[in-house]
Amino acid sequence: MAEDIRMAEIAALVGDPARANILSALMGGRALTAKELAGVAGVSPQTTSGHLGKLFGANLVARVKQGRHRYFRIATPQVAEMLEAIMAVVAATPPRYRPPSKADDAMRMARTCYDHVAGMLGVQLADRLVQRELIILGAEAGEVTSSGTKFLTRIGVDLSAARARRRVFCRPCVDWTERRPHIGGAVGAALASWLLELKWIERVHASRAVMITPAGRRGLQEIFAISL
Amino acid sequence: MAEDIRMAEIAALVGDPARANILSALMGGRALTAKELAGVAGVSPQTTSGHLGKLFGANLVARVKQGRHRYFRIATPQVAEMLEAIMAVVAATPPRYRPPSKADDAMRMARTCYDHVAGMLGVQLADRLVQRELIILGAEAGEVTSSGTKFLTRIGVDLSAARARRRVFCRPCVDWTERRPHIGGAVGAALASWLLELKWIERVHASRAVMITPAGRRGLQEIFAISL
DNA sequence: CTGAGAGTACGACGACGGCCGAAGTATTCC
DNA sequence: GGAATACTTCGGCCGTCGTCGTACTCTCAG
Repeated sequence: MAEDIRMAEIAALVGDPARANILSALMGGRALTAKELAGVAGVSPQTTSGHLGKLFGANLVARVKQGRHRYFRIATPQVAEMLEAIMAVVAATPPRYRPPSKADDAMRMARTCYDHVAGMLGVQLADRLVQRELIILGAEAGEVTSSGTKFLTRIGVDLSAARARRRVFCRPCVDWTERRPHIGGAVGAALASWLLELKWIERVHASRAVMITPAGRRGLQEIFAISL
Repeated sequence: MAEDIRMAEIAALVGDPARANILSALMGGRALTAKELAGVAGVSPQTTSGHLGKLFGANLVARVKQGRHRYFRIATPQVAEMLEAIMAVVAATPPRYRPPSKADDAMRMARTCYDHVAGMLGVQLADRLVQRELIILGAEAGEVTSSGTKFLTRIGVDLSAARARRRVFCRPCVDWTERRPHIGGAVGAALASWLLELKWIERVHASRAVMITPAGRRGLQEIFAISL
């Protein structure tokens, strides 16, 4: 009973367009300043400050002071998963109508989803790994196979964070543009940081979108036969 | 961009206390009438009708007409997972203060979480299955072992819905009272319907709580060495 | 056919909350 | 030290939305 009210409080925080924009931008995975967030939210810095205060008060975002800047980020993986789950519901309902835009195209191509890669890139990556039986991906869970562990370790993906009880599980995350699963959780995070380290993908300003570098195109084509 | 607004719309629907109560009650897994829902929401039937209309319009709940009653239920598993994810965030933040009540105690003991069992019962069940290595449960995914498949099949749990690609994966779901994982997804659903079929648990009026029957206590003690 | 109960549509009231302008604090650059 | 930038706080305005009373439709029981 009492918990229901708290559920409403949390949901109401996400339920404001300005705050939803802020949280969505923070789902890029990086910490952003209050001013940058004001830009993406489309409201004044004062209003943004108020919103961020509320989100911080509810432990939805974390705050780190650095000089005269204040960086905000998603507080916990649970919060990220909650936002993913909401987006999954949004994706399941008919898409109504969407005028295509340049920024949206970039997002559709490749973007970060908190700590892993989504968009066409994320979905294709998952497809290839499943095709080669390096990963088994079910509707509600997944697992890296033993040959998958070998393969990923060989190309330099660090699975140590995902390793628990010998098996490496991973979480499927439904993509809201492609409507198909991609690889989330610890394995997804390992893959994403691997791609970033190799500079095969690069983050784009204050957006969730990531750009695939020329080296990335070559490398992805070579290793995974992915062409975007 | 445009998707963020839709995220806000969905979240805002959950963000009203009355609607949150309604959705929480429907998370019991059964379909309930508008009047019953008015009761749990604590608002008049007119107001409830308005809320249900909005929830139905956004495809969060489904509606089935039966005589002069109209039964409502959670529309899709995705919606259930979204609500679970929100509850998980709620559970992660400090519990503030909670005066214990009789109804809450029953909920804490055992309740349904859409299609699977949560509460102390759910958590203990998961613990025992993990202990005996019938199920491996990671932080973000799980799997029924081969001996687990044999065992569950033998005692009569129907895993056919969960079977895909030879492996039976399952989804951990964090319990908001116990703050520990229990078994969700298709495997959790199979376990719950097994318990209901045996009449080891029984649903309670218009609540998420379930009662453990005397036969249930005996059976759970015998098979899983669970005593509640 | 009539009455009762379930559910819905409409309208008015009232409150909560988002919004910005103005002003106040903190930090860095020159 | 002074100016500029980043961020926050305060106060008032205004729109949105939840709320219920009234009135309507629909289904079933007798």
